Amino acid sequence: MAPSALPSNYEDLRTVISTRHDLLSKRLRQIAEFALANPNDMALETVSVIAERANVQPSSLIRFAKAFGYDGFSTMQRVFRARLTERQPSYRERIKALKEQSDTPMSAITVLDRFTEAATHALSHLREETRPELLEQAVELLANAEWIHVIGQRRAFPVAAYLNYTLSHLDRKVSLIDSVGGMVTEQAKNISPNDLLLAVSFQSYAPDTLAIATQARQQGSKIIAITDGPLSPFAALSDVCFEVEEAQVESFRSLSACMCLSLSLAVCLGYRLDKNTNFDNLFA
Amino acid sequence: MAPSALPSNYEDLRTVISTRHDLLSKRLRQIAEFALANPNDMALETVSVIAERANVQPSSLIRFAKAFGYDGFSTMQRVFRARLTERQPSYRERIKALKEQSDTPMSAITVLDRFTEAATHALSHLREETRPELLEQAVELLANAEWIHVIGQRRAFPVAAYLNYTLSHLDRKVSLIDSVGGMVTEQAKNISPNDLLLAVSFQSYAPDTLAIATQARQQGSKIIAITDGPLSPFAALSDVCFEVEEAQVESFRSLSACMCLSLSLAVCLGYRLDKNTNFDNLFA
DNA sequence: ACTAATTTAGAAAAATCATTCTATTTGATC
DNA sequence: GATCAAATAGAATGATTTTTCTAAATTAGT
Repeated sequence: MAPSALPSNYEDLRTVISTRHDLLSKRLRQIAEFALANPNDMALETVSVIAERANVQPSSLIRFAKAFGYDGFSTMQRVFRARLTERQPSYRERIKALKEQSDTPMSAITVLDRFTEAATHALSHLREETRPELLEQAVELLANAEWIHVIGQRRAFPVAAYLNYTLSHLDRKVSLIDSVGGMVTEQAKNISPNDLLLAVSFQSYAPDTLAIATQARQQGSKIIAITDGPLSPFAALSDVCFEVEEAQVESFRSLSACMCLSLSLAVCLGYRLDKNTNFDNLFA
Repeated sequence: MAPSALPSNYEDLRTVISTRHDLLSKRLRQIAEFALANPNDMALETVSVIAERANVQPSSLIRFAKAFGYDGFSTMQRVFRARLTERQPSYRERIKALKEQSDTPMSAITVLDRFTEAATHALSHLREETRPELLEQAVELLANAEWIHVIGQRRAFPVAAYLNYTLSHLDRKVSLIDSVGGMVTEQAKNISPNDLLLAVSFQSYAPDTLAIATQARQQGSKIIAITDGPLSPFAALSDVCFEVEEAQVESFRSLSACMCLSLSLAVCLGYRLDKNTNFDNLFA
């Protein structure tokens, strides 16, 4: 009765359920239909809740699971649960794995291997986790700002410089607060309430950047932040906050994902400002 | 103590947790960090499993939930569970949906999708095409140089700035030729025959960078170039030349691969200089 | 350095939940 | 329509899980 190999991922389970659907008894067929139609319920609800929603007895659900070879409902439920998490293949764990194989001596090419791999993960994480609305809100703020001020210090500076570069190719007024000559405070004075501050900052959050953002917030300027997590002080300070989990091997963090996000932002803004723009000559 | 309205969706909960993070007691803060980093675990595992993974007592999790106004852990867990079902369709589904409505020119998220995809290709290209000897030669030159001068202009500047940042964390003498105050020529005069020039340049090769590289070559300084192809004038000028095929969508070129290479170079150099170095405090 | 207040750990209790079991129903076969 | 096998319902059970509670530990204030 039980199938040879019991399905351990959702796709397989789906197939098996569909295939055997016609051969099932009335009540089990009813459950099969419910399961395929409501995989979320199957994953998250308790036996009695699912039973109620599917109009069956709780015990039928156990019979259902056993009919497919599982030793109980909970075992089958794992498959439904895995479906909910497997679409983002646990970025954190893969990075952790990278860290753990660090006892092997590092040849030059190994280092490059590790970093390209880590960066690839960071990129796919960026792609999966960035909410479209966030991007659109950011683009809207960028489009409406009278003047855009970009700041980023230390490790964040290359990102800020890049944003400054790309944005200045669109017809927005942009200035980079680069603190040349120790003029941070003076440069920050130029930020007016109708302006936008584009702040890039990572742990351990440069005090200047934080101070300027705080000041900008107080006087009512808009703020877009590119930072490294929900616990960043910029998460609370900003109107739109991009949390970029950057590639990391041991204690070295890359900037690949940030650069990618920055370029994307600029290009989106380009489209937003003029949908017919021919960009061929920009970013030359 | 309890907040007025208790968050009923994940985004709100996240915000509340971030905001109150600093005010929480040690153990609760620990849980807050775990929760934000592992929302999947929070959604699907039992109290005791989560407690184990987060290295806290089960009862602490209940205290945590109550601290945020919920009447028990299960109530809070619902919020984490809801996140899994309200999730946006996965990346693949998103793209499929977008391709079908091909009249929509470029939505924000499509742009990001394209660029992350392109950057991923660029990274794997970088890994596959970079010859190990090239990296090792570069590291050797970097290790032996008396002084390292980094130059990059316009689009290449962020890469140069990043190299300057990472290299200056190792005990090498580095300076960035940033042409502040139009002092390019003056800054370039500091390059002596025992020094190394690390030049970053892409089409259409900034004249200043090219001029300085030429001059450096003539006086016998070593040159490492990061550039964009065999046809680059830097290919012939340099001792070691990295040809990075950068991610490109339409006419927009990213810098993800360059940033990755730069970091790798710096880390390799770190290992080369001192194989026992503890890097934990570098690149903070 | 001492006291009071808060926080935490861990075991014990309460609640919930999955599963089993048996009486009953359904449906097929002769 | 009688008989048997299979399927089902629903209560009872047993296991797991959440929550409570108290003693110990930590922290802050005087």
